[in-house]
Amino acid sequence: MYERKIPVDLSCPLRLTMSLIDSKWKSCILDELRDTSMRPSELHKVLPEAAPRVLDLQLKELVEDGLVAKTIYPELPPRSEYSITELGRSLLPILDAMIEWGEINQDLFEKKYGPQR
Amino acid sequence: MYERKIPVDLSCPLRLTMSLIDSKWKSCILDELRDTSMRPSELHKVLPEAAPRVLDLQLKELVEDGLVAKTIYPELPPRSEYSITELGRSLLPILDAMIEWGEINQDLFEKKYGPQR
DNA sequence: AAGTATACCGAAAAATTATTCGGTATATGA
DNA sequence: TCATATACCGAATAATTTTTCGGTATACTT
Repeated sequence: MYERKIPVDLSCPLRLTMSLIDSKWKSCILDELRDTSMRPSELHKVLPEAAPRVLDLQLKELVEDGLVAKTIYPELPPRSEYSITELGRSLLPILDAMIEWGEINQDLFEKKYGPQR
Repeated sequence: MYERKIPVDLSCPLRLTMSLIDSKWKSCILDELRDTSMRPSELHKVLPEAAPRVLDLQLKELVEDGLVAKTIYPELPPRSEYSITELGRSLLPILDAMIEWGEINQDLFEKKYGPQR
């Protein structure tokens, strides 16, 4: 049985929030789910750089933490859909702020670390 | 010579922002430097869980990324101070939002993952 | 002279995270 | 029947991050 290795960090509010979203793909998953629920295969299509297994594991933790909800449709072939919860949605303003900051400063970091350097 | 293994993630604005702050201590360091510049030894005092070497490495990357500035005073014993830059300061609203979210939802996650469980 | 404190760094080890690979099960369509 | 597609999982590996340990150098205090 799967067991989370490292629990959510309860030591301070900042670390709590960070620990929920700071893995490589979680913030992207939440961002993709903001408008529509998705099946794992769809999520893989919009995040092709992430291996399906990675999405599996991170979705599982997002569900465990209550940021994402999973709905299983008893069809065949099996279908399941993942959607953002109200709790997850309450994180979106933070992601929005990060997206905005990234857009504003993208040029700066491309000049600094981009391919031409 | 030290070399950063993984560069800042330029693939999208969200990942760019995340990649600058998503290590275990960077967001805490920025938060501590919001009001006052600090010497490494002071930073270790306010973040005692972080080993000094860790602060070294993360400060180095924060400086490299332009979020923190280092000032060396040519005194003896040597003194250096780290302070937040304007660019780093522009991230503070994001950290504030994370802190606020963490405060609001702390109880929820303590009930879920806390020691009594 | 010895101990203390400062800042910093290299290397190795430990811990954690990400990825790959192969496998389960089910039903559809060719 | 065979290939395809779905979702999911275990295990091993790879990659990355964090931590520990020991060492450099300097000058002050005892």
